[in-house]
Formats: sequence, structure tokens, C-alpha cells
Amino acid sequence: MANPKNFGIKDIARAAGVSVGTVDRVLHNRGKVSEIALKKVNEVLQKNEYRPNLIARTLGSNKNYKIVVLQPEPADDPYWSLVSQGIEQSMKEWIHYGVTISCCYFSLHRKSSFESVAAKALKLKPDAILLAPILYVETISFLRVLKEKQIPFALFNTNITETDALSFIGQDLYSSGRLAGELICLGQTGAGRFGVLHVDEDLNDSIHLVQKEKGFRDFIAGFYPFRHTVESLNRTSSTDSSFRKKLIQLLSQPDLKGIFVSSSRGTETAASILKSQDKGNIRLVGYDLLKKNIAYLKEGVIDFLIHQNPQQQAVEGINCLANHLIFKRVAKRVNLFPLEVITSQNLESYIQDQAEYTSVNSVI
Amino acid sequence: MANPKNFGIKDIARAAGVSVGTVDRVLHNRGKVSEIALKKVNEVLQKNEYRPNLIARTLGSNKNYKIVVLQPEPADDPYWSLVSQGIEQSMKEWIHYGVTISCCYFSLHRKSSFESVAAKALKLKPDAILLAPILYVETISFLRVLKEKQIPFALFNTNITETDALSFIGQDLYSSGRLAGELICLGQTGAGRFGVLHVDEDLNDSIHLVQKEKGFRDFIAGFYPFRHTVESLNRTSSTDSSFRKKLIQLLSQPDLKGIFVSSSRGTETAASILKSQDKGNIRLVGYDLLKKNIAYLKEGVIDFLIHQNPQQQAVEGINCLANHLIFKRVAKRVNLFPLEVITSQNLESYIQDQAEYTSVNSVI
DNA sequence: TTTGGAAATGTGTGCGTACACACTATTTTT
DNA sequence: AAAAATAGTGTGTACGCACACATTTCCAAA
Repeated sequence: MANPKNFGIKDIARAAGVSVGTVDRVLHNRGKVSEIALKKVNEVLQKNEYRPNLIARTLGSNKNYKIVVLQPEPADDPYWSLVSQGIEQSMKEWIHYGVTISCCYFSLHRKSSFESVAAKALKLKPDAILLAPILYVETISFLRVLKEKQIPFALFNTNITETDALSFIGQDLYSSGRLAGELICLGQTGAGRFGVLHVDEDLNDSIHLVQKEKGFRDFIAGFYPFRHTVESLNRTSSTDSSFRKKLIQLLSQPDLKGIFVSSSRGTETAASILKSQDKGNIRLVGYDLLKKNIAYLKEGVIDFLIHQNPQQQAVEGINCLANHLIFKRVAKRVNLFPLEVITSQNLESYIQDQAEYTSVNSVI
Repeated sequence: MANPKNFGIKDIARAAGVSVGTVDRVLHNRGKVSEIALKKVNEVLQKNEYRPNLIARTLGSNKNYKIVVLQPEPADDPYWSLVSQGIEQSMKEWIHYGVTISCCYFSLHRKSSFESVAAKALKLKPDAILLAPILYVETISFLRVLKEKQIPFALFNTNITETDALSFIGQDLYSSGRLAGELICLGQTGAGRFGVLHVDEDLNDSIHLVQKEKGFRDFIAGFYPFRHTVESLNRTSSTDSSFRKKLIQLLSQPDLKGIFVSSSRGTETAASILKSQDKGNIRLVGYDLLKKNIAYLKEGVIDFLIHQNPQQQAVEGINCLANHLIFKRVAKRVNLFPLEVITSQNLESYIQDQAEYTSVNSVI
């Protein structure tokens, strides 16, 4: 077994009887190399299990890359400002490697904004794109353009499997709905009613919400042994006043077992209504460690939060693309995040700062 | 704001009117530098917010470091073989930076083995030590020796706060006991009995078990609103046959609400007994994703596993020490791991391979 | 046979930093 | 006053790889 720190291209060249220039050409499939030299070098590479020193490679290389992120407007929803935090973190880290990162925001309430934002992103001449495909229809057509232009891209938050994405970074949303079902059913007995809430999003274009609900319904149908019904309530915009009335009506049902809310912001809205109706004893499962959700969790209004960890999704999306660009690293098609269950007793362990330094894999 | 990629020590030297040798001496407090030159260089450094290129620094430096890990014998318990996997992973990664890692194993069943293993570790002339302080008394005296010899060390798995550890990497064990209490009480009503099991460890020298039980008891006492008792069962060795009888007796109590097991291997033992007694409906909370525990979780015998993630603890312990040695990086005194709740529905998201590439922080 | 072009290879310099050693100026000791 | 020691600085080379450009070799065409 070679000592990886000491066996470099000079040693390869010496052993193969060629110059370091030829070794470089073989390693990078660059220029022209004779069959004889190619064979000799490859034999030495294989025999010694050569691994390039990626630190030296980075230092010696002189390329710059640009990554553009397309995501919903953070000012509209604190969930997406967590993503922005992850992006800012990544900017600071990757600048040393000659990678610059830019953000383009589209509005979830004006779907038409997606197209002009996407055009703007392309104007920036990105080497790669990280995209949260929240708007299914608009995203598909944009991805067609990326394919034409041969711009590599990765998806996060929501997966669209019928694309050529380098990678998807995020949770299995169907399974997160099943998990919510499991957490709501635990310890429950007797015939019952379950609620699913979707708040402030167009259900028809938001496959992530559809998948979550399906997971929830499938779990209840398959595992809750008593007679039950599952009802869905949607609020399409914050000016829709019938939603509150319908939820209050649902809360007054004596057989109500629990409520699953499909988004982080919706969780906050539902918790607020449950609290004001003095219904904090109803089992409530929602998403994400937004400030207000944390407060409701501590009060016991919310029983469980499923942590989507959007910040880390963004970080790992950038890492995936940067590794692809710089190191030509093969990406995992699906980088599945754990479905993290947050309760009042493990909350503190999640909101403390995570480890400052983690694996060095990203540069090796 | 300086462009971090372009402003190097040559630029500093030029701007300060000195050579790169003098800049180097100022940066590293090395050799001798006149007050005049020192002032000039420091002004330029500050004005330009100079940050060294750590990649170049690593390449240009020629130091080797040795880290030694002290942990319980993996052959005795699959939990510790997960740690070994983390160590092996880290060996591969850090060898490129001139860091070699060795392991020394002590037996939990022969406390006397700790002393000779610790001596062996010192014989290896480590630059730093990563230690699982499972045996409290033995550990304390060893840490005194490390302090004398000025060998930096980090602790993982169990914290001992009254030490000069660079860092502790692991979970808050008291809180994990509380979390277990929360998960067992959820949806339970009426007067009840709760069990805590400790399997195959000396409770007097194992503060991690003590802390977990205390957390569990404190949660139940503070939050379970009905009349209740908490009883503790210990098995001191696998030849202790009264344990099984006592557990079966506990299982037959009609007011039993749930059981908390304090270790991963004990969880397996308890689940096996619960299953054989056809008591899979009893709420059971234990630790870790060992193969057999996973099987029992899928069957529903175990309701929750708290994932200690020992592999990642080891990885991050090594990263902490390596960063300290190579980059003189200041370590977080406490690197608190999330208390991860595993159920049958989120299990798959945890046992898939984790992200292959993560933050580049470790080398910047 | 000679010439020109293509194929193939070797060499030099760069990336940014670390650090050993040569060199110069000043101060102290004999 | 001369020699030795100290303070301080500059220069060169190293790390391992990338890659541009100079040089050599080989082959085909005239």
C-alpha cells in the first residue's frame, strides 16, 4: 500500500520512464500520448493505487466557477431565509477555491416571476445551478433549457425524478408524511378523525405537499386499526377567511385524534389557532425550527416538528455542485436527508450550533 | 474586502516594503523581527484582512502528527465497532495531511486493562488523544498524566466536565434520558409503572448510565400527571440469570407503561425478552441502530431508538484534534450532537449512506 | 533524399506558503 | 581597535500538481 503523502506524479514519471508532463496528460486525458507511454503510465498508476493530492491540484489549478441558486423569496417565508443562511455560509467557504455563488429569488405568489428570474439566472453565465423546484410546471420547462445549454444542476427540497439532475438533496416527502402519521397514531385508541392542513400554497403545482399528504393518508389507512377518516383543509392565501372557521369546526369534533400540517409556516398558523381555541391537547405535527414553531413546541401546543434542515440542504447542494465542477467528482443521484423528529426534550440539542468542522471528504 | 484568492504574502511583503521571509516571521511569531518591520507588516495585514490560504499552508508545511484513540474493545460490543468504522474512515481522509491515527482498546469487563492500554498509548508518542471516558475513575487519573505531559485530548460519548479536554463530542446524556421519558409518556394515561434497564455494565463507574436514568426519572417526576413509580433493573454480567426473571415479573404488571434501556446492547436484550414474552405492545425506548435493534424496531417491538451516532462522534473527534494540530484551530468546548429519534417510518432515511461530501470547513 | 507538418515528449514556471540558510548590519566582548 | 556574537533580513527551495510552451521524433509528401 502506497504512502499517499509521498507518492506523487514525479514518482509515477520515474517509475514509468516518462516525464511528469506525460503523466499529467494521461491523468487528464489531455493532449496526445502514445499507446506505449499510456500503457506504462497506467500500469504504474494502478500498481501504486495512485491518488492525486487534491490540495496541490487545487492550488496549481487556476479556474473559477460560478454557481447560481434559484429559490423562493426569503422575505416571504422564514423557511427560505434559512436556505439563504446556508448559501451565505457556503459562499465564504468556497471562495477560496475560486467558486462564486449568486442567488436569484422567485415569488411563490406570482408564478410568472419564475420565468424572468430564471432568465436572469442564465444571464449570469452559471457553470452550475442549484434549484428548489417548488413550482413543478415552470421548473420542468426551465430544466429543458438547462439541458440544451448543458448546464449541470442539482435539486433540493423537492425531487422531480424525471430530470437529468446531478443530484437531489432533501428528504423523502412521502415518508415524512408517513412519519407524521406514525407520530400522531402513537398511543391513540378508538375510532377517530385526522386532519391534514395545507397553508398558503397552490396544491395543484406543489407536488411536495401532495406527496406529504399521500404519505400521511397511506400510513393511517394501513396502520390505524380503528375506524377513521382523514380530512384535508387548504388555505390558498392569507386573505382566505373560511379556513379558520373550518379548522375551528374540525377542532370541535370530539373524535379528532391529531393534525398534520404540511409546511413550516402553516405549522405556525395552525398552532396559533389551536392555542387560541384552548386545544393544545390535540396532537399536532408540523415542520421546521422556525422561531415561533419553537415557542409553540416548548409550550406543548406542537407535539412534534419534522426538521427539514433547509440550511444544510443548501450547503450540501452547493458542495455537490462545487465538487462536480472542481474535482469532477461523481455525485450521488439522491442525497437523502434523515427525517429528524424534534420534541421539546431534544430541541436544545438541535438549535445549538452544529459542529464547526466536519469531514474533509469534500476536498479529497 | 480583500479577494481571498489573490492577496498573498508576496503582496503583503510588497506593501510593507519587506521580504516574504519577514512576513512569514511576523505571521508565525518566529525568529526575530524589528519593531519597525513588525508594525509595518501588521498594519498591512490588518488593513487587508489577510487570511492565509490554508491549502497552500498545508502543502508547504512538512509536519506529521499522530493521534491515538482510546476506546472499549469493539469485539465486545457492536456499538464500539461503529466507532472503529468512524476511525477507519478518518484514517483514510487525514493521511494526506500527514496525520496518522492509531487505536488502543481496553476491556469494559477488566477495568485493570485500562491502565496498561493507556500506557501503551503513551508509548506511541501521540500528539493528541481521543478518549471515550467510560470508566470514570481510571480515566481521571490518566487525564492527569496527559496534562503533565501537555498532550491535548478530546472526549467523546461521555463527558467529564472537570477536565481540560479540548472538546467533548457527544450527546447530553441526561437530556437523552428525559427524551426517553417524554417518548414513553406520550399518549399514556392513568396511574403507572415505568422501568429502567441497565445491562452488563458496572453502574458505579459508568456515569453515562447514571445520567440517563436521572434524566428519565426527572422527566417522569416532573411531567407525568398520574400516580407512578419508576423501577430500575440492572444486569451486571451476561451470566446473571436473575435479571431475566425480574424483567419478566415487571412485564407482567398490568400498570406497566413503558421501559427505557440505557444502552444499545441492552436494548437488544430487552427487546428479545419482550418479544419472547409476547409483550411487544409495551412502549420500549432504547439506543442505536445496531442490526438487531433495527429488526426489532421494524417489527414494532421497539418503539423508539435514540441514535447516538457513535461513528460520527469518532469522526468529529478526530477532526477536532486534527484541526487543532494542523491549523491551530480553536475547538468548541462542547460539540453537542442532536438527540436523534428513530422510528420505523424514518429509519430508512438514517440507514442510507449519509452525504459523501460535506462542508469544507475542516481545511479552511 | 529533403522538407514540412503532425505527433509526442520534456521543461519551466506558476499556485501560496513554510522554513532553512546565507548574508548584512550592529552590538558586545576581548 | 579588532574579533566575535547577536539581531535582523533576504533568498532559494520545497511541497504536488496544472498547464503553457519549447523541443524532439516520426512520418508523409514533394
